[in-house]
Amino acid sequence: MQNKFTGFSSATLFQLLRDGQPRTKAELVKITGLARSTIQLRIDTLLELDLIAPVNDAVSTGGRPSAQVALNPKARVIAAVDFGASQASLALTDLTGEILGRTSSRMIIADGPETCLGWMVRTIRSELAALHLKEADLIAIGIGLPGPVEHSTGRPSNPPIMPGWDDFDVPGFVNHHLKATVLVDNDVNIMALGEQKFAWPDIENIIFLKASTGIGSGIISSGVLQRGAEGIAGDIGHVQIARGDNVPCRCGNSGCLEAMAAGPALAQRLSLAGIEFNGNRITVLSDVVAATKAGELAAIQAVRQAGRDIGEVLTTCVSVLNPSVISIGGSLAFAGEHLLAGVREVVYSRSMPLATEHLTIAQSRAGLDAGIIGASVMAIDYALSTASIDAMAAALESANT
Amino acid sequence: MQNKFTGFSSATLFQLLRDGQPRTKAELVKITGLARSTIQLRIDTLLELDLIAPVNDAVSTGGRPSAQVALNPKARVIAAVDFGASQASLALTDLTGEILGRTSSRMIIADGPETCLGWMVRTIRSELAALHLKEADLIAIGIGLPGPVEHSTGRPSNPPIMPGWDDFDVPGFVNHHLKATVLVDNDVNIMALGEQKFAWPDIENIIFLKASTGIGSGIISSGVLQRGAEGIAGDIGHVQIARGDNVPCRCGNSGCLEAMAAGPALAQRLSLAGIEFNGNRITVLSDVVAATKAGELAAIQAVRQAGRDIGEVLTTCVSVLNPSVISIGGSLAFAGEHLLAGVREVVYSRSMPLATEHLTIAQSRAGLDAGIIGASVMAIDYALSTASIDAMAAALESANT
DNA sequence: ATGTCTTTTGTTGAAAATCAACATTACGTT
DNA sequence: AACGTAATGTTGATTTTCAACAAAAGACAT
Repeated sequence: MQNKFTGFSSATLFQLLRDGQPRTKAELVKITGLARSTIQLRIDTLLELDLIAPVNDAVSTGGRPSAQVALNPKARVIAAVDFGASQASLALTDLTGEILGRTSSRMIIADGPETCLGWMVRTIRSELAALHLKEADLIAIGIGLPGPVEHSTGRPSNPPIMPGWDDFDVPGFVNHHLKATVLVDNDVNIMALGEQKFAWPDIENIIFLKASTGIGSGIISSGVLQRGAEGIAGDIGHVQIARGDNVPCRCGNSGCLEAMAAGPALAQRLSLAGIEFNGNRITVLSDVVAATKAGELAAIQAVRQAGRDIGEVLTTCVSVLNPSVISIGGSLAFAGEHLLAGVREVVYSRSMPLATEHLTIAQSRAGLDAGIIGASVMAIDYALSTASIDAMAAALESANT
Repeated sequence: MQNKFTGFSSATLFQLLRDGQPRTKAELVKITGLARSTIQLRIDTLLELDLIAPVNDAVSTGGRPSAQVALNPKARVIAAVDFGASQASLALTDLTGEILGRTSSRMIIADGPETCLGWMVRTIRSELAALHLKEADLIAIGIGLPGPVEHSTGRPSNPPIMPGWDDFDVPGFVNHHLKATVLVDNDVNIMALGEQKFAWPDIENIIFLKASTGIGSGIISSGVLQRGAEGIAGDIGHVQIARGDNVPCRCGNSGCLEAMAAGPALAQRLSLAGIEFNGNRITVLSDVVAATKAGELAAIQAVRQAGRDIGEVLTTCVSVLNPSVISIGGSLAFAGEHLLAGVREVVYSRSMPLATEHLTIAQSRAGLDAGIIGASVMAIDYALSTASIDAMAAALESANT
């Protein structure tokens, strides 16, 4: 039986290899302080679990070249799913987050959990089959949903746009069909995770803002995704802004950021002003984006003003959280650099110099894949955690007896 | 030599006893899963370090009553120091944070670090002597300073009101005289720690706001004090508020919260309006507080409005961080409940219901001691950390050889 | 007071985990 | 092909941890 209690189980050693970098045994000995023979034992376990694999030998430093081991990204498969209001994306990834296969589908979240999750289960199965993978290889499923989620239980809590989902036991339902661990979170939180992992791996304090039909943010502070007491941290769409005054919002209040700067508000304002694009009136967000990209002045001005409005709220966030990066995604962010320009204009002029000196404000680099990548990150994070790997090692142990 | 690598060192066991609760060996066996003999070995080490002590036996459950051990609060001494702009408080505490002795002194922070820290060292020495304690018993010193501090190095960074302190190596200077570990942080951060520990021990998401000469906040999210990228998280005094418009602030911007709602602003406004109290004009914060407590209407209105202004910023914080508690301290908070009333009025009416449903907004319960308590908490937290105790155990080990 | 029951405690040998030393192998260099 | 260097495989020693047993200490009933 392998050491039950020493903090230094195979799982602990594995954490050193999670970055994917190949390491020689000598290196591991130096890092851990354990004897080489002990390291060998741990490595044997991890090799048997297929979690690590030998890679080509390192170059000789004068004598016999040392063998190297590294994370085996193909050891298990992860499913990453990003549900939007009317669209869903699904990908299978390896343990580095590399996408092995993907699908998107029109999917109305309001059709309810059985419908949406049923599609998800079927699609995961067919994607696995297409890649000639077994269901047993699937170790975890990360799911992003467009509403507040109690992450610890995987249940949505009072989601405004997801009728039928309130308090639905998502992991319970999914595990009825697939036995992988299920992790659920709000879609913006997941995008924040994805953006951080993909574009800013060494940054510990980052605000990710999504501006499209709604406006929301995901906050990573001290390297940890912040969910708050009720799991609704980062929900800045209904912060009131100065310019808002009497504009009513669907939340019942007035002057909310979302009522001023989100897609529908922009479309309505341009439409009321009689602005047209290609001879059609501007009615939905995609029209605004198209018009802006095409250089339509009124649309550009509207998007830039939305940037300023968002910047007003972000300025407070900068003072409160002191991040080093603000990353902005969502379709509005990709209608040229106009939204970003508005945000920068306000944040840099209104914040304290100490807070902005090292602050980067940038377009999301993960782009539309942020959600999928983040769902994958969240799932991988669990799958490769000490707890999960300890469990695998224990199972292997008892199987060997 | 005691196990070098097992996560389960004496230090790990000790973490279970940190709450001060007495535990029987049988309980520790059950919690840890280790054998009783192993537990005994760990306990022996901790007893030798004097960190735990036997307490009176538990009541019998039918057989021989079991002996119990518990944290020995008197094993070491902690120094906790809270520097304000013109005043400093110092306390010696035991390992539960109980205050053993305390002093306050008029102390101008602008006199520079040598002067202030020199006083601190002398005072710690005399307080130790008064309690008949040895300098070797002092294990850690927690210091709060009225400005931004890079916590990891203990150096102030660009503090506006602490000339001569910028980038000064506080731990280095102190260690020249006392060899205890020195931990430094911003005073509001420390008050947040103190308030959390003292009044809300089980709450993981809390915002502490201090309103007096300046306005600042300390943020504890996911149970961790958030310092941000540059150590200036929570610095909300210079967030602009809607009502601010053209009121200039000492920071160079205009409309800052501090320029509208902090002590000097209130005093000046009342003074300009010709308000008097006891025949004297209102010139400083303490006059405002006194007038408010005495029921002077104009002062009450001003304080309540300050509460609304602060509430405006806190509303955004609530959406961003989703805390379960907002605790408000600083002398303005104790001029009756008027400041609090203003804050509540705005936060509860403007925030989303989901965020305020379980939100408590309360006066600081640690009161003026929050800083001292927090400095003590920070120092204890280090002193009783696994790393620190492992080091003590290792030292004991080599001494025994 | 005495004896029995229950539970904790002290002790000791066994088992497991880890280390340290030695011989062996593989590669680069001359 | 011989030599030096560094990694690897193997084995016995050492340390750490466990598990079992006997002894001790109180509670309770007689």
